[in-house]
Amino acid sequence: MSQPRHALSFRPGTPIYGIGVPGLAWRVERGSVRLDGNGTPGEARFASLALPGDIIGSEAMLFGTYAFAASALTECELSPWPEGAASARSGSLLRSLATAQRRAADLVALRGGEAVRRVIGLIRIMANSNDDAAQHVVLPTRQDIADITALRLETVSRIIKRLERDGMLQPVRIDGVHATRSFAVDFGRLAV
Amino acid sequence: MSQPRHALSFRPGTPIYGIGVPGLAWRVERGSVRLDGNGTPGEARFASLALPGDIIGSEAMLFGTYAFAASALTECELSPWPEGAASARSGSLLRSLATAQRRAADLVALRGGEAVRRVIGLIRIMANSNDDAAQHVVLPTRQDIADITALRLETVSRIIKRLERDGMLQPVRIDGVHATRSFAVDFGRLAV
DNA sequence: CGAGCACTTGATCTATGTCAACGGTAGTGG
DNA sequence: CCACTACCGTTGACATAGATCAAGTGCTCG
Repeated sequence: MSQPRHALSFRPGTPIYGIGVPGLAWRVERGSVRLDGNGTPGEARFASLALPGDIIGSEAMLFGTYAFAASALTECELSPWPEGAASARSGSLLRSLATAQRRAADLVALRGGEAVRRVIGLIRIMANSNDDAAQHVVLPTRQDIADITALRLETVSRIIKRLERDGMLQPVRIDGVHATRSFAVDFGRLAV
Repeated sequence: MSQPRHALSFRPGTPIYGIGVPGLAWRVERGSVRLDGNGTPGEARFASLALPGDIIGSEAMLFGTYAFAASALTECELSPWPEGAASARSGSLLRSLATAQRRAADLVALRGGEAVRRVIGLIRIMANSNDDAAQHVVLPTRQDIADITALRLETVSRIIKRLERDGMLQPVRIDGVHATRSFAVDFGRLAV
């Protein structure tokens, strides 16, 4: 209906846009977004991860429609991009290109090597994307982590439980109940 | 055909540029290029793959120096980018951004799922990058394929030998000797 | 209250990693 | 020309990280 001149919020798991539909490009302001290409029968196949500062859906500026589907991994907030006509200039695009390439390289690293390293790598990336000096992460579901790291959800579950026991992750308590996706992180406790 | 002005050629395995050094951005005209970030002690860690049409080193336009090292996977040819001042405008950059994202999604797919599928996926990508109607590929070394697909070179070797036996790959003969990296490809022979 | 998620945990299987040996080819220097 | 070395690729035997199958818990939502 009304053009979203301001930021939009999405709850974890919510679809943001689908493949092939027309729309705008967005800038991720808070939270994390998952992009999916179409797999075998139309099944969603993980394609990329977007964190605060990343631009998503820019292909729609070129082709008119989205080439990937987007959904919220964690609670997140998006604002239309570019903000003003002026910022569509080379500088801004060049910067987006550079961060996209860096993000892609990080993603590649998350899908090779020992399983524990991959999960820790993802936690590190998501924690860093947070400005907080006090390290704190909100992770996606175990299944989403599994899709990102090319592992199985059972494996991810076991690994995260182990990191909790080792003290690297401390589940946030809400009314005495352990959250399953919110953690205080202590990267010092790595070399166990 | 005349060569594009000032295009450079590189032999397989040759370094193109290193991390942290100043330089230009390039467009891959022919062949394939591997990009590496710095791993643990300065070891090269595979970060990305560039094929004809891709732009590499654009981050140097922004920061002055390369963020990744580049080396030739196969015989390849690069030309400085952008060619003219005019083409540095939004259209060209937007296009680069879109292809970079698509390439990144492909790469992610190459690092998950069954080993055979990954290798076939890479072969398909490299064969498509070739304009030839007659399907023909020149692959990188087994080790490079292993780095790209996050497998081990022994595994890659076994898989490729199997694809040869299944008839999907037919090694090119030169003076009666089988080449180890040049193949005629028959994707029809997949469902074996 | 029941259904459906999201997560955990155990037992077992297997695709792929690891280790090791060997052959071919290209390059290099005498 | 012939060693000699350095890669690159192949192949076998064996080990294991992670997948797979299965069962059960507790939350949330309607």
